[in-house]
Amino acid sequence: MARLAGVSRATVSYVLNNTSAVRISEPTRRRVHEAAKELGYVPHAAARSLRAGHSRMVLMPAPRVPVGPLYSRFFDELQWSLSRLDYTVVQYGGVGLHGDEAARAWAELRPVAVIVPDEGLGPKGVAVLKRSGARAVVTMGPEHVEGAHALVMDHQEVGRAAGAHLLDRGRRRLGVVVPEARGLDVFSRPRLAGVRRAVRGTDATVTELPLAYEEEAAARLAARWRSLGLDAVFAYNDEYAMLLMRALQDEGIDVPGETALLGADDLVLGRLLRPRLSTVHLRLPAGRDLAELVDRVVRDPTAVPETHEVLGSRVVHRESS
Amino acid sequence: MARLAGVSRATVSYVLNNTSAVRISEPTRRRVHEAAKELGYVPHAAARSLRAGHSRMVLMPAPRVPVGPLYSRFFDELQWSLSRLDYTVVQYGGVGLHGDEAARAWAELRPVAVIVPDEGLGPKGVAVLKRSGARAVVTMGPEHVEGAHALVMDHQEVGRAAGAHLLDRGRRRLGVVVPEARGLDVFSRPRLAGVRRAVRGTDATVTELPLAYEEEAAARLAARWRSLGLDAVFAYNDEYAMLLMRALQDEGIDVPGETALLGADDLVLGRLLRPRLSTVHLRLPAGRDLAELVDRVVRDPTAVPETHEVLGSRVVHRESS
DNA sequence: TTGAAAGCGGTACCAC
DNA sequence: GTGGTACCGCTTTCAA
Repeated sequence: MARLAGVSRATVSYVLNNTSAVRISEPTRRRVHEAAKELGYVPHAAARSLRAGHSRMVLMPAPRVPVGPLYSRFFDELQWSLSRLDYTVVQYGGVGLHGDEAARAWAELRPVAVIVPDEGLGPKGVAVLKRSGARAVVTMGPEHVEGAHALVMDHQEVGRAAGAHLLDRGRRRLGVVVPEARGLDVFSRPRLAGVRRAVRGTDATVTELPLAYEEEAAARLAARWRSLGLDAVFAYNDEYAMLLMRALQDEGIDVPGETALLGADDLVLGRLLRPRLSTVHLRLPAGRDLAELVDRVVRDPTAVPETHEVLGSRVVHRESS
Repeated sequence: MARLAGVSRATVSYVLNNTSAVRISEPTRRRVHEAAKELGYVPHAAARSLRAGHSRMVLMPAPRVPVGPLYSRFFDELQWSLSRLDYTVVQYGGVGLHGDEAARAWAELRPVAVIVPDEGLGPKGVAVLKRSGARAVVTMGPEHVEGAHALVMDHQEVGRAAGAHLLDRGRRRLGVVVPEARGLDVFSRPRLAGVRRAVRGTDATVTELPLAYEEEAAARLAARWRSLGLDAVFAYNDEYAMLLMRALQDEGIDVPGETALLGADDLVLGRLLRPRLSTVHLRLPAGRDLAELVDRVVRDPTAVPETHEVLGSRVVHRESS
């Protein structure tokens, strides 16, 4: 590259980075740019960050959980906001790595910040990342992790809101759907626990209903529905709610007359069902705000880790409950 | 690190990589491992790949399109398979970058392979990537790109299958829903074109129906439905089909009696609708196969680029058509 | 205005 | 067995 333009490597660097501390003559700039174009020259990011001692890479382990449209939108916004702040967002496919082993793998890339969407990063993992140069570590999970900034997303609150709503509606024998799909228990367990908490101190009961996301599984559940003696069910989310509503209706069970039904996520499809689906609307944090938090912490890593409760839950009452 | 263990950098490298060409004494190995643990030492991936001249990184620009469960499963499998082959999968959030500019940004990372899910990579982009050291470039899009291996996913075929099915069912005045959500036209345009192709040479007509994914938009469309004089509609996918089915039914329009309705993607929700939704089932390639293609090409980059048609379309006839 | 050279953190060859 | 050292590609003083 330098040879082709007939200049030194240094000059190339100056020209391509528009280094303001150094003035390069127009003819030279042109020669460099032409040579770069001709060779299809692209700088080597690794070499650059090696020399610089830092990068602008924000690393985000890809969530191991199938994510819905809600999360996708949040993530898109986050990514876009970080790009605007001149960070490079990279999702790392750490399939098969767990705990501190995963943290080490991430640390090898020397990201300036790490955003961990799942649970599974411990205090030791945080320490490894920080020692390796990560200036910001942000977790998005059920609880705070020592040393990291945390966006606490307490899905128990979702269950609590659901339970409270059903009690309000006069229901006392509550079922709670727990998806059998592995990976979803990160969410389903806390939601179930939340319903349990909501009924504490009342005469209401909570029945756990394992359910696979398949028509037949739902039909089997519906077939034994009356024997369960439930008058309400929180169906984990809108999709499971739709699955169950169909099965119940096929079985001749009136919703909400005989059984109230409540979903979560407030998807469009809930409004298309008949009866219209009551649901727990979740409010995720704005991707923009997270991006700004990351940026702030990167600039001042000494800031004491903040913990924010970010999962807003609000029941949207329609016709199914 | 070397200092703490009281050995040279070289020795550290030998120990941590279990270099077989060199034998290190047990006591030394222990000292190195202890020092590493104590410091939380993690090797610097950039330095390593800089020295090695290559990496095992497979780069995948994050798709700009909201992806459904179908694609998510495919991608998970791909990622898992590549991990097993000892590649590191990284999704690059290239929001805001286009065409060759994006290709340059990817090339900076010096990935050993690049898998491009969207359209938008041109022959020049491919060349840039290859010159920068990418041994495999695979595109997944509507058409083959010069110089790259291609998994051609021709969504026209989806539309063609849909159109043919509706014609088979005796329909002649076909509507085709075209989502207004920007980004989706990558898929919706070819699907529409496919329907057009299917009716070519017949007396059937095709009417384009722009539609936003909102209840009100669907209601407005349904309100003027009879004036459109359509006897069938291909609703882009199952979710739009559900949206439209509800609106039509609310308007008192019988499905399939008055209007046949066809979705795509074969989601679970289609089976839950009444009437059960006919749909175009898409068969994506196995993530495993793509992983093996990538690996094969990485090992022998001289292989002449292969082009595979990978999008299988099959109409699943249920009750709505 | 430009070039020479050091050094980022590893790896691998060659001496000792 | 272990250490010295050159080198990967780039940035950044410092001199010329």
